[in-house]
Formats: sequence, structure tokens, C-alpha cells
Amino acid sequence: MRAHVLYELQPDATLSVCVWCSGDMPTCWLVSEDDRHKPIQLLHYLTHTLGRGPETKIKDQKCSRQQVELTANCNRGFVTVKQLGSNPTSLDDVVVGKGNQVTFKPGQKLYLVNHLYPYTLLFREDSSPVSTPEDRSRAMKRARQGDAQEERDEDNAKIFRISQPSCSTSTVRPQITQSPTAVRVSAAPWNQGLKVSMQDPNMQVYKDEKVVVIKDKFPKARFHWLVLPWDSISSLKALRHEHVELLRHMERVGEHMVQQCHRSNTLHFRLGYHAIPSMSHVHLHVISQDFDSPCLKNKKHWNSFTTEYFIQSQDVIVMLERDGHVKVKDDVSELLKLPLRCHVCHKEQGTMPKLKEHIRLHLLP
DNA sequence: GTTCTAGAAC
DNA sequence: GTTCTAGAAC
Repeated sequence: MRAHVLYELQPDATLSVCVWCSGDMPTCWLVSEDDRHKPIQLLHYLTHTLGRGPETKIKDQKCSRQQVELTANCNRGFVTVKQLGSNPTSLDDVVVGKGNQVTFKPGQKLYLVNHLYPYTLLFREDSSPVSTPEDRSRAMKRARQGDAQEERDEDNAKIFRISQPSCSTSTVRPQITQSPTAVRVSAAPWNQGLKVSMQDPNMQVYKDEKVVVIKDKFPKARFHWLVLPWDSISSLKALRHEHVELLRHMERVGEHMVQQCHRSNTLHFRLGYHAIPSMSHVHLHVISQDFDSPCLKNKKHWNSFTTEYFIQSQDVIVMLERDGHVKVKDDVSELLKLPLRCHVCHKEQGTMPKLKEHIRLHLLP
């Protein structure tokens, strides 16, 4: 979806320097080899579901509306492909298989279904959506360079992480508008990442005069957004009675995000705040309850969304209206150490892999 | 917040 | 030997 309000760039506007988000990373494009449609951009680490429909112009009933799930790693130059549909998706001549995941690299061909509808990958250093024979030849060249280059890229990434801990750095492109609260950042500490991401137009999926919505950079479910106020409010502790209307607005915007989601009829969502968030700047989580995500990795992740560590938006608003502040229990962090328990049937699971396997059983097919 | 990795658990 | 967790570093 498009942002609802775009601010005009003021001549003296301070341009953000992104140390947290995608910055100078190459952009990733999925190129239809039979020229059915223009290249589709795959955003770094954001799951993109592809199948029959207007986006691909595929009408073939053998192709599911959600045939594959694609997740690009723009830093390392590959895309993971998970087959969701029943009929075979294949990478070159190898069938992926329903539920299986493979790594798709430039030079390879992905056939969406039944060895039809071929796609290739293109990684570009700029984000302009073009697809020329030169691009394709460059993509092929990159592919031919093979694993050795990938290793070098990985090494570069390692070196870069040491000097720039959060991520790559880039000035925001001048044609893109800035919010009124743009900040100058040269090397933000990791816990200031949201302040940077929320200013980045490439991350914004909605904005209005009070709030901005971004996709969580490491989503813990199929759909995971963060609603942030433009006003700098560091945490729940800083909230006062005067913020009630802002929080109500954040909740309404969160509900709006759910409503516009094509899976809102089949997925349950929760809206809430972490009792003690790691990242600075108040943010409302809007998260689908499938918890089907490779970024969901450990007990802290799980318990932060499935115990009372996750405080429902409405409860925060009620507390604020009633008491004028939000009270968080002193020992709330202990909740993060609780045994892993399924959020649907409450059955305890011994390890994260077992929990993740278990919660898949509760997913609709 | 993530990544990395030592060492515990299996 | 492999899997998994948890704590340090960033």
C-alpha cells in the first residue's frame, strides 16, 4: 500500500543517514523471463508471496494464488524460495516440493509451477526498476563468479559489520520526502534503530500527521508492523494522560493495517507493546498470531509476544486513562524466561524447534 | 534488536 | 558427534 501523506522536502531539511536499514544494499528484482510483466522488487528480508493473480498475470489454475514465498537477502545476493502451493515449483530442473525451501541465486531459473512461468534474479546497486539485456548479462556474470564471490561478499559484510555495527550507510535519496522530525545520525547505536528506520521512506508503509508504520525489520510472524508516533517518546514509562488520544490513534492505525491485510480474514492479530522494549521510541506491535517466521528464534522472542510481557494496546490505554501513567511490574523480565508454551493449546514444548514444529499444526492449510 | 559462539544437553 | 541455549558483544 502507499503512504497516505507525503511531506514536501524542505530546502533546509536534514537528510537522514541510514545506519540501520537497507541503505546501500543492492536492490533485488524478480524478472519474468517470458516478459509477462515488469520486474518485481523483493525487499530485503520481507516475505513476498507470489502466485496466480494480477501481479504475475498468471491465470493458470494449476498455480496457487500463494504458490511461493520469497525472501530476499540483498546483502548476500540470494532469495529463499518456499513452495506453498501443491503443484511443483522448480529451480532449474529440481522440484522444490511443498513446504520445502531452497536458495535461488542469479543465473538460476525459477519456474513458478509445472516448469512454466520462468523467473530470474537481478541484484542492482540502485533501486531504479529497469531490466535491460545488460542487466541480465551482469546478473549472469555475477552468477558465474559463483561461490568464491559469495564468500568474498560475506567477508566484506563481516568487515563492514565490525566498522558499522548496525547495517550499511546511505544518504536518503533527495527526491524522497522527509518527515518533520528528521534527525541527523552518523552512527546510531543499535537501540536507536527505530528512530532511523521510521524516517526512511523505503521502510514506511503508512504515515499521517501523527504516526508512521513500518514493517518490522525482523518480523516474528507473517505480518508484523510497528506503529510509531512522530513525537519522540522513549518508552511506556514516558507516557502520560495527555498521550491517550495519540495511543488511540496508533491503535486505530494498527487496526487499519490489519483490515488492509489480505489475510485478515484467516489470521488473528494482536496489537500491543513490550513491557520493556529493547529499542528506543514507543512502538505498537501489530502482529499476526501465526508466528510463522524464520526470525522467531529464541525463548525471549516467543515469550515477549505470548506472555503478559506483551501488553495489549487497549490495556495500556485504560491504564493511562485511569492512572495517568503505565505501571510495569518490576519482575516482568522474568516472564521472558518462562517455559515455552503454545499460545493456542498451551501445551509446553521443550525446545524452540519443537515449539515451531508444534505451532505449525495450528496453522490453517 | 541481532550475531556469534562456548558449552550444556542430547 | 550434533543440536540447542544463553550470555557477551555490538
